[in-house]
Amino acid sequence: MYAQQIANIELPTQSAVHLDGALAQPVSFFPAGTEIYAQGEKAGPLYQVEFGAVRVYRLLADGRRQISAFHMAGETFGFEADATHHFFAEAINATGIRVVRIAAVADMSRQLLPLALKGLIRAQEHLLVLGRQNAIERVAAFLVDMTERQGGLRQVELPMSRLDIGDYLGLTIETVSRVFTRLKDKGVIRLLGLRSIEILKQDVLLDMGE
Amino acid sequence: MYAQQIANIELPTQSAVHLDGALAQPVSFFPAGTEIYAQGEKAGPLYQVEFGAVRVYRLLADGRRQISAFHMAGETFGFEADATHHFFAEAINATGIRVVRIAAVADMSRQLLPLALKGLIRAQEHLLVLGRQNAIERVAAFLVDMTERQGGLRQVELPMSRLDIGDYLGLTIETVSRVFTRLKDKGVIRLLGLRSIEILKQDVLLDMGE
DNA sequence: CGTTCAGTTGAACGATGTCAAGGAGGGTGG
DNA sequence: CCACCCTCCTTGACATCGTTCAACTGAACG
Repeated sequence: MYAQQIANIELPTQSAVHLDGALAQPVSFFPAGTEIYAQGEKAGPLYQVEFGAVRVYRLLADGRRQISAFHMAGETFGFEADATHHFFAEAINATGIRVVRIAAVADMSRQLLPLALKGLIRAQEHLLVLGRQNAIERVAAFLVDMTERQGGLRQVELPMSRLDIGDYLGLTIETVSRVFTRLKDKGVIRLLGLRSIEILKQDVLLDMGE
Repeated sequence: MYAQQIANIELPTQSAVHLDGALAQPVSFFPAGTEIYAQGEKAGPLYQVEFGAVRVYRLLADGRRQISAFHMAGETFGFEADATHHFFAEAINATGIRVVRIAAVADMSRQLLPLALKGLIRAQEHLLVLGRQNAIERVAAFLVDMTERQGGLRQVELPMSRLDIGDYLGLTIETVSRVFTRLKDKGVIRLLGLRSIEILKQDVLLDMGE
């Protein structure tokens, strides 16, 4: 429904492996919308985003989708508590992924723990957004997060669609769109393109998102 | 506002320390409503629940509260990505906590990683509940979770108030109450006491909580 | 036996979802 | 290079669910 199954191509690469002790791996290329792993599949390796963006999500039986996290260049994902994936992961757009096959995760736990903890904190903070913030606060928090992850520039590039944003923030696509319009009308942001946003009033955005 | 600052009493104890390599610690007693740690405090030790129950939460400036997790006997909490607590932790009712002071967290990462990953999965699954489920589904998911954590018995003891449940599920206390009534009227549950529930139709509850 | 606090219930409101139509941008083929 | 198409996005009207505000109930405790 959301994923396309397309064989991915391995690219030669020269960039360094970040995890010591792991098997060095080339970068795999995933076209937009392709599946990286699926719920129920056997887990094991970790995944490092070289370029592009990834969405990690779960589905309810009736098709409702919750994106639990977006992963951008430099980030590592794919952690599981047992040997099975509990989520789906897909490339949002053309994405390069380094698959890190780890001989024994336990042996590398020293390096892995900080990454897992970062993911934990992120997820718990997102719980506050989903549980207690209204639509405009959610979008503001999202935009603040995206700007921070892009180095705090005034201009933000959103790699994902409105649908993805909605499924991440627990909103419908229509509500996301209306909030964008409201922020635009208030002069808080300016839409340079559909997926390119300029922050005009960072302070306002900051204390909207809490 | 939510926490009372009451000095806690150390209890002698004979039960085993679960984490090898950590300093053995006695069990501290926290009366109902007392703070275990606060947001902004220096983090470091981990906490193991011996008996009782704990809520971990964040607050918004205007007092809105999101409980990110409940911790029951046997569970470990207090993980942080950096040296600072990003959340508050309080005893829900009379609770025994073993404070595990770890010389170097990195040295114990082999044991810690599985615990952190379990917390991560739990948080991510809760995101689905908060982002995409309606009131009755949220309460159903909560009840299923509580029964599973109490060994799958038909009778569930809820250590927390309706307010806590609401703040965990992103609902108001009134909505939680109304959903309980609806489940009771449907014959899915029976209220033995305010905080004691009998599950009459586990199957119905299960596929409500999806 | 009264007081208090947690929980329940009701009525009205409001935010967000749903359904439907219209618009804009990007890609493709003529 | 233009026209068309398809997808994504926006906007509007209305429905719905959950919140808010308020009153009431009941259990626990002195």
